[in-house]
Amino acid sequence: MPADVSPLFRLMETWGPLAVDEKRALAEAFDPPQVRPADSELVHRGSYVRHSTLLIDGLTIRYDLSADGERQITAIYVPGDFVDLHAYALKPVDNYVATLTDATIATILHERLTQVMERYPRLVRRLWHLTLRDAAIHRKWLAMMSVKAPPRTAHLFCELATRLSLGELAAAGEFPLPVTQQELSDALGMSIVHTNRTIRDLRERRLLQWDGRRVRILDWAGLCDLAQFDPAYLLAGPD
Amino acid sequence: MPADVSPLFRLMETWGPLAVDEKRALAEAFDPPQVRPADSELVHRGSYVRHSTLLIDGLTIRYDLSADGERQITAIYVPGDFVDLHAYALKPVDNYVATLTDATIATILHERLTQVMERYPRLVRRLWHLTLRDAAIHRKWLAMMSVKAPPRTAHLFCELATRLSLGELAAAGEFPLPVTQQELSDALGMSIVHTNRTIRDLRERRLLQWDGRRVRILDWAGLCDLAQFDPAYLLAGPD
DNA sequence: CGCAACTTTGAGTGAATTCAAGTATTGTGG
DNA sequence: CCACAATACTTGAATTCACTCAAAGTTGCG
Repeated sequence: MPADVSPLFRLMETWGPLAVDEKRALAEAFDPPQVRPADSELVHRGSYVRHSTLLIDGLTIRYDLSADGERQITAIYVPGDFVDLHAYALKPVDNYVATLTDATIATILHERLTQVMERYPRLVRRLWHLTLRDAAIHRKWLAMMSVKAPPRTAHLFCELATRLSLGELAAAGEFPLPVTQQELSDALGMSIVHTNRTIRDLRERRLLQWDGRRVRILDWAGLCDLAQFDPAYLLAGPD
Repeated sequence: MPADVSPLFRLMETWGPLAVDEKRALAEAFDPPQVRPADSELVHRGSYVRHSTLLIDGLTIRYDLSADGERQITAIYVPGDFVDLHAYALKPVDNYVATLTDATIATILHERLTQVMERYPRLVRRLWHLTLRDAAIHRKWLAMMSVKAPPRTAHLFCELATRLSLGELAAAGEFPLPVTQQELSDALGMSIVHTNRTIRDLRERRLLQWDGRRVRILDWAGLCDLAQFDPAYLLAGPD
């Protein structure tokens, strides 16, 4: 049984529809889906992987470890994201990938991906577009690193809400985020203490609630205003 | 006369040689090269551009402006870099692009790029690889944002030296960097005062010298050690 | 030569960190 | 189902890294 890669197609088709045979060929190139528990390492820094990973359900992260053991999360992936296309061009891989929650993934061998791309060259452009979007997200994170903690934190919630809503996983200003404050801190590049206080600040401003499992956005306009959030960087242009 | 796009090919061919006709077709798709003075805006945030820009000589940057007017530079481009391939997939463009120094650029219309890609599909993969590498650089910058000022600053010098040396613009531990401390500060996400003191610190440790025009690296091993620099993220894997 | 832009240094301030202690929650074995 | 351990969260207090403010040098250029 081929993996259910529909979350990927939903994202890829934001640039316009794909042909049926393109989608079938790509879907069939994936290995059967696997379920991984939270906190499983999927890719080790420095390893030579011969496959890439599609996230179907759950959350995964990419991170770097600094010399003193600090972890900086450089990306949070949501269902539909191709987690390490990077490995296709850059070997050995330059950082770690792990599940953040229980997750369903499907891997694809690079040689099979190459075959599909050679047969359906238009897919390459779409995969490239995914990478362009990932890069835009990285740039936005970079830009947010130099603003203060409340807008930085608010921005991450805005981004996740928007990205999850593309896969219809966020609705009515509510979405699952079953992660620890430590993990959120590593993504925001702040200490856990400061993250805790910043979350409290957002709660006291009645912008959102988060109990460690689900986020409830109480005031989307207010949150966007604080974060200076503009979703343009997440949206596709014409192909 | 077609533009001299050889710096681009030098970078693209780190993943293996390109065919002669692929290179010719791509080279001929560019508009004639233009010279732009330092501090010229090439792309305005929110605009809809119909071309991308190849940097042939000089330095350019990509940056975001925050609400309070602070500038965060999210990328520094060196000769051979394709500056805003992003615009190809994401419109309107999500941030600004400007020259940092006097620069020679060549633009390419997206429609012409599309034509070349359809005729030579293998080029798409190479362009994609460039974007994967750009994303890897962004991730490394992100990771460095959470380390202290001296290693962060040292890392930027290591990265630039390595990237410039691929184009043979850095040799014998020396390369041009005719930028202001304010510009460097915006890239590092630090205040100009702190950047100034950090540069002095690096000089006093006898790791490097920089007079605002050229960087002279005095102790490459020491600099890499301070920065915990590992060039793996800049290097191509097998295609 | 004199203005303008940039660099450098000092001093005070503040945002975020570390250290530390205590509370709440979750999971597990008896 | 409870007791207990382990993990996660919360808050206070002291510290520090980096920032802002301010002013003095320096350099480049018309």
